[in-house]
Amino acid sequence: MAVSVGIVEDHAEFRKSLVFLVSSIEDYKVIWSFGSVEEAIEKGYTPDVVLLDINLPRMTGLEAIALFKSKWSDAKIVMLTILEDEYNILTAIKNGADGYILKKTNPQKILDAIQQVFDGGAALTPMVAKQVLSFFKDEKKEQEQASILTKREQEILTCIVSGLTNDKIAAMLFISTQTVRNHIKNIYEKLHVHSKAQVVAKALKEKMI
Amino acid sequence: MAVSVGIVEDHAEFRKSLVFLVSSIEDYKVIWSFGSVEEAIEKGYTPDVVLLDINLPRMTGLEAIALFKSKWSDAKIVMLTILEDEYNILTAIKNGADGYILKKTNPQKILDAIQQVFDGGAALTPMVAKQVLSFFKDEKKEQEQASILTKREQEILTCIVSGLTNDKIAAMLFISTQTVRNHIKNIYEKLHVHSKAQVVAKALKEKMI
DNA sequence: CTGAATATGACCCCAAAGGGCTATTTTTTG
DNA sequence: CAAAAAATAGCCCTTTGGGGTCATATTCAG
Repeated sequence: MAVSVGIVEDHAEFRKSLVFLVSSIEDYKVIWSFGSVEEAIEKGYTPDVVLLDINLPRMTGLEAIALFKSKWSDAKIVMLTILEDEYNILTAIKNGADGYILKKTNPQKILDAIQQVFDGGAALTPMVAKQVLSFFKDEKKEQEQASILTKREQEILTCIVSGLTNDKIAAMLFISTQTVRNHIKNIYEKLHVHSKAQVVAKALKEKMI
Repeated sequence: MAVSVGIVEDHAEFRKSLVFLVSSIEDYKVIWSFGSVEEAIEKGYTPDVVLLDINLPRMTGLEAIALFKSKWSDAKIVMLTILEDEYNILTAIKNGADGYILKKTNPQKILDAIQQVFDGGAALTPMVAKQVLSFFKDEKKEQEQASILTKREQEILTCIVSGLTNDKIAAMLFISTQTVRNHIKNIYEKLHVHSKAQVVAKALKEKMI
């Protein structure tokens, strides 16, 4: 059974090339190709894989990802674009894209990407993968520098996130409840928050603990 | 000028195969290969790319990444391992690996990876890329747990996580503070918690919002 | 060595949160 | 339609938390 492919690309020339490229392989079958998201949603039927441009008239490819995913929940989405900036890459990934390939990539790699996402993997061209990974590394750096809190404050922060009351924290650390409260006040000031709920949200979202 | 490659792999058989594979290409040159991190650090000299196993005697490949990077700051590190769990993948990336390839990958892909990282990109096999991307998407675990809560309760949960007081929540939802308190009590009962700090921790850890 | 940062502890005040009730209206669902 | 679930709102009382100010011992870095 051939892999069915849908294509959304507004440049007619390039769209034709894509259709030709993908159709040239026996295992793949282009079941539709359109110049806009709206047409694809309206007229396209369930594909295994969608090749999706980002710069499109009216609705962008980024917005279309969720739409396609909700309409065809099993379809894999491969972004195929010239855009290789952090915003577009990360947004596509967060929205659920399974692959992100640059148009300048060698055509064989586009076919590889189709196969890879169809097999349940993800497909990223090396330069895109690089960006994704460096985003990770930056996250780690921020984590490390986030130690504005003193050792004691971090201990108490951990207790707060565990849901302990001040009395329990005091008992656990063998200090008075007053001292716990003072540390908490200092933590609040440093993190610019005003309640335990806020401090827990901040600590977990910014992976401070 | 050929790309110089260093290899750290403790299985002698597989190490030999790797040396043979990489050396078979004119553009690549294996300048050293060792069975442990310690040997590589001591005897190896600056390579362009290091192929690095994770399961190694004494020091693991994960720990070695930082070491190699500090010794040879321009060297690219490609993990080559059978481990494809989240911990190993993410740790390798956070520690600065430029590639993560599974041993079961087709040999040509290993050579591709060397070229890709040498060219300044990153190399991930599709299944690894998949894991990295799903980490990004913050793929909420089971939705069932969240659906214990009613729509209203989820709205209020979101407000709590945002750090709002009951009064603010009431004002925002155009209901009385008492009603907010009642909803919160119900949320606490359903989630088996007893404070806002606990509910925030639970909601964020279990990705309920 | 000395001053700054940290850790400890206390006081007051009152706002906020939490637990236990009951009760009505609306919405959902079998 | 009738029962169940959800949303609304009120009451009581107690505990906890948040903000301000002050004070002392210890630790750490210039």
